[in-house]
Amino acid sequence: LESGPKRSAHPKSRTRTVIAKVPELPEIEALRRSLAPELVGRRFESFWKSREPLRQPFSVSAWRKLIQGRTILEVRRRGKFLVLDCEGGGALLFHLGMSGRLRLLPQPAKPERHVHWRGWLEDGRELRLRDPRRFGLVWAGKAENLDRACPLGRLGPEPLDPPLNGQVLMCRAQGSRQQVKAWLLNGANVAGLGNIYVTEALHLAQIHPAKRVNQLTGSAWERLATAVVQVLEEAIRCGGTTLQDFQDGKGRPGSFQYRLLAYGRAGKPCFQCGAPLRDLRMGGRSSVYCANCQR
DNA sequence: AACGAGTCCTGATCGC
DNA sequence: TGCGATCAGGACTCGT
Repeated sequence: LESGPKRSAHPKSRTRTVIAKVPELPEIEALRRSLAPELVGRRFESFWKSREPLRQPFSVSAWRKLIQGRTILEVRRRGKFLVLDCEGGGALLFHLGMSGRLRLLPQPAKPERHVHWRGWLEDGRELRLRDPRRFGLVWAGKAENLDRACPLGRLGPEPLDPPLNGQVLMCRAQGSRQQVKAWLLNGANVAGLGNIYVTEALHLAQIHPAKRVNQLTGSAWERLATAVVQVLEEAIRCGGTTLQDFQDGKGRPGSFQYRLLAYGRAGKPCFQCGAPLRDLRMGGRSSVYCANCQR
């Protein structure tokens, strides 16, 4: 396994470390685990929002009616969404987009740039959403309306609960001729997969990212399902390191970036066969793969 | 109707 | 050293 800074192909260019910055399913799961014991049983007392819009408007009346003063019963995750279910049927939903960070801060908390939403618990602690790119969202409403009001309703099955199997994937891909990379990135097919994990899973499963889903065999689907589960579970274990940060407030990174086999390694040797990994541009996204191992 | 392209956004990094 | 161009990508909308 590789660790530490990575040197790019050009000898004179500066070294740089590849760090997975985008919050993905494992990071949201780690976040959920760290927040649940702190939030369950508590109530929000007040909130603040910035004037700059996020991906979806935040309803102040829904907040007052359904969230404010209501006991938080559960903190759950659906794909990359985090849901706080409140007593009385209200739900507070977060999505971190690409650059979102959600942290529970002690009082008083220091000001920062790009903070778009803050909610204060009765004890004064602050749940803070910081999101420079504003691809994220915070939404308040009835839990029963989540599916209609939010993209959550269009999500495919959770990859880990229960663990994906090849049969399920193959059935869901019926009638599609999409490239497997694009198909996996669509949350309507499988919830919560981003570019990093799709790249990794395809590499582990030894499947070419441009392969059409209607051309995948049953055993390829099985390998793919197993690989998705494996890479997510390993990342959750690594994300457990990040979990500590939310509690002690020190910004240590997770460790999964050191376990990447393909993502961010274009031009470097495949760990399996030694051939240089290639970078294929698909729909503006990079897809690193091994031309030798992934067919 | 499925699929691919374009869109939003800012910070980090790149090349000149 | 400074500055503009490019890249990153989740999930939407839109056109074909």
